[in-house]
Amino acid sequence: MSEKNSAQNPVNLCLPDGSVRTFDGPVTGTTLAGDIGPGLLKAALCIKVNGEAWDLSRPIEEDSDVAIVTSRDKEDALDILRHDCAHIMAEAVQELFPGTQVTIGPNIEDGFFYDFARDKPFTEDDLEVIEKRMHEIVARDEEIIREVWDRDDAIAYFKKIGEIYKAEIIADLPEGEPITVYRQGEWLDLCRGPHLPSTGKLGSAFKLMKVAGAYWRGDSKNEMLTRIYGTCWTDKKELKAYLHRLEEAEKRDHRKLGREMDLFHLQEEAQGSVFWHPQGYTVWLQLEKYIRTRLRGAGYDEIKTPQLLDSKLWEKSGHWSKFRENMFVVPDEVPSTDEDAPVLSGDAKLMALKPMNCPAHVQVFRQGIKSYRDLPIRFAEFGCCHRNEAHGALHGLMRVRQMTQDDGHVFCREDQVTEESVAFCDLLASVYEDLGFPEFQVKLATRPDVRAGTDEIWDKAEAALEAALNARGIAFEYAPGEGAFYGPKLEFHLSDAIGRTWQCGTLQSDFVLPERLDASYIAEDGSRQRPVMLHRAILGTLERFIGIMIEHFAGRMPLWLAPTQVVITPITSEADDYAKAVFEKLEAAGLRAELDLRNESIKYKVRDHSHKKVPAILVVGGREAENNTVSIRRLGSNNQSVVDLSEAIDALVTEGTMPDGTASA
RNA sequence: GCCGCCGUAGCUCAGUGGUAGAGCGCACCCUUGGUAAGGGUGAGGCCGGGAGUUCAAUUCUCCCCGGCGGCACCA
Repeated sequence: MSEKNSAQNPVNLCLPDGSVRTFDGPVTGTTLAGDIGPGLLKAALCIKVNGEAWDLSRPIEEDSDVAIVTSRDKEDALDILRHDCAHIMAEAVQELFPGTQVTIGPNIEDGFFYDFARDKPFTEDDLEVIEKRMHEIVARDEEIIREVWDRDDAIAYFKKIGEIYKAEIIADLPEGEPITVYRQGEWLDLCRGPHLPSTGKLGSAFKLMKVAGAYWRGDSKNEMLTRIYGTCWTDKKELKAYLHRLEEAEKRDHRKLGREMDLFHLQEEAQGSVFWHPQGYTVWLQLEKYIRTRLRGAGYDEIKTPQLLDSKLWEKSGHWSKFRENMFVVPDEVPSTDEDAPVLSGDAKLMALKPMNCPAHVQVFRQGIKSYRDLPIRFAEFGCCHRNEAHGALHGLMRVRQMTQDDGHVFCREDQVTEESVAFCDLLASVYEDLGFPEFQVKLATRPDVRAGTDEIWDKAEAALEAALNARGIAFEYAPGEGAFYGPKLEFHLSDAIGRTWQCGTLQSDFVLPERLDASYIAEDGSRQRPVMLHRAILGTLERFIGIMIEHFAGRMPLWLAPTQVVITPITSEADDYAKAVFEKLEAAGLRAELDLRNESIKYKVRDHSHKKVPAILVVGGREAENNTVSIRRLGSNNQSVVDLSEAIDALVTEGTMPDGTASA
C-alpha cells in the first residue's frame, strides 16, 4: 500500500451488491456513504475494506471490495460500538479521576472492559458517575480522529504524560506495525481502531456492569489494576434483553436452586467440600450408576485406591515438586493429647491426601507382570480427591476442594494410543448426548514451557490426540502451552447458565508417569516396554457436573435423574387411602415417589412441589379413586390429564429409565 | 492468594448510637379446598467473631473469619 498514490489514479470500489463506483482519487467511507445516500451516511459506523474494518474517515486509495457497516451488520457493528464505548468510558474516567492511567480495553462477549491503574480502586458507586459522564461525552458528539504516529515519538509522548503502561504496550508492538492514535475531543488513546466518526454515534444502549481487580498482563506477579466491565448494544431494546437474560440466568444458579430444592449445602467448617442432602445425593447416585454402566460397556474395570499416600510416592510421581501447593499434607503421627503441648511435633513422616488418582492406578497396574496381550488395561475409579484450591477460586459445586472424579486410566501400547483416544471421544460424545449436552467445545492443550519428556515424545503425544479428533471430525482449537507437565491434553468444555465455561471432560496422553513410577509390560519380542498412560474423565468431577446440570436444566432434571420423580397427593383427606394405594404401586414399580397427605389446599401443594421441581404430580380425589385413575400434571405445564393408574405408571417407568448409550449411536 | 462489595430469624430482606422488624417457611388450631399461596395463633435472632471509641455499639473505627463479583489458578 503506497501513501504516495497520485490523486489522479481513479479508485474503483466494489459494493456488496456487485455494483462498482469509481472515484477520481482516494476516497473515504464517509464520501462513499454520502454518495450512495444521506440515510446510509447517517447510519454508517465504519467501512469494511477487503474484509478489514476501517474508519470512515480513512482514505481508500486502491481498488477494493467495500461494505459500509451499519447497525444492521450486527457483529461488525457491535465490535466497533463496544470498543468505542470502552474508549468513551476511559475518557470519562480520566476526566473525572485525573492521574488514572489507561492500560488495555478489549471487547469481550456481550461487552468490553478497560483496565485502569489508579492508587484507589474504583467502587460500584463510581460506576454511576462514570456512566453519567459517558452519556455527556456522547452528547458532546466529539469527532474521532485517527492519526499515525512515529513509534519513538509515541513512546516519548505517553511517557511524558505519565502513561507508562501505554508506553510499554507501544514498545512491545512488533516493528513495522503502524502506531495509530485516536483523538476524541481533548482526549486521545493509542488504539488499533477502527472507531466511529464521532462519539455521538454510540447512542445510549450501554451500561457499566461491575468493577473487579485484574493483574497487569494477566500475571499474578504483577500489580493489580482496577477493571471496569461494561456492556453495549446497538439499541436500548437489545440492552434490555441482555439484562433480562442475565436475570434469567441468575435464577438458574445452582447454589440458589440447590438450596431451594434441598440438594446440598456448604458451610465454613468444610470450605469447598459439599454436604449432600438426600435429594442431591440421589442425583449423584443416579449419575454415578449411569457412568458406571457406560464404563463397563466400554471395557473399563472399576477399582478403588487409597486416600492417604506417603509423600515418597508423590515425590516419585513428580506431584511433590509440581503440585504440592495444591495438596493437603498430613503428618503420620499420633497427635499429642497433652493440653500444654503442641498437637504435632512437626517432624513426623508426611502423607498426603491424593489430589489425583493416577499414581495409585499405576500401583495397581504394577502388581504382577503384564503382557502386551493384556493391553489395553482400562482402570476406572470414582476417585475422591482433595486439592487445596485458593480461597478465591471456590465457587459452589463448580470449584471445590474435595471432588470425586469419574476418573480412569488406560494403559496401552504406543500403537494403540490413537485408537483408544478415538474410542474415548466416542464414549464422551455419547455420554454428553445422553445427559443433554449435544454441544461442547474442545481444546487441544499443547506442551507447556516447563515439561518432562523429549520433544519427540511430545510430537508423538500431541499428534495422537489430534489424530483422534480428526478421525471423528471434532472441531477444536489449540490452547498453546496449556498441557500438563507430563503430556498434552484434550479439554472438553461445557457452558453454565451465565455463559461461563467449565472444563469437564479431559483426555491426556502421558509418556512420562509410567517411566517415573516404573510401569512396564513384556512386549512380543520379550523386551520390557513402557506402556502409554491415557488419563481421562468424562464428567470431570461429579460435583461440577451436577452443578452444570442443575443450571442447564434450571433444576428440571430429566425424570431418570430427578430426586423425587413423582408426588402423589389427594384433593381432600377422603382420598387418603386411595392416594396411599397409588403411592405403594408407584414405589413397587421402582419410582422415587413421595406421598403428600398434608392438610393443605391442592393449589398450595401443586405450587410447593412445582417449586421443588418435581417432574410429575399425581392428584387424586373421589373421581379418581372410583375409576382407578390419576390426574397427572407435569412440571412446566398448566394442564393435567386423567389417565388409568397403570397407564400412568408405565409411562413414568418408561420415561424414567436410565439412558443406555444407544440414543446417540 | 490479589482487588472491590457484602454479612440482621431456616430463606429473602427492612431498620436504629439507647440490646430489633416484615414476608415466606416452621409449629398448633380452624378449614376438606379439583391443580402455582384458605384463615387464625405462636415459636424463632450473641444483628459473623474479636478489639477500640462511647455513659451506652447490631449501628462508628480497626483487625480477623466467611460470602459474593472478578483476577490468578483450575476438574
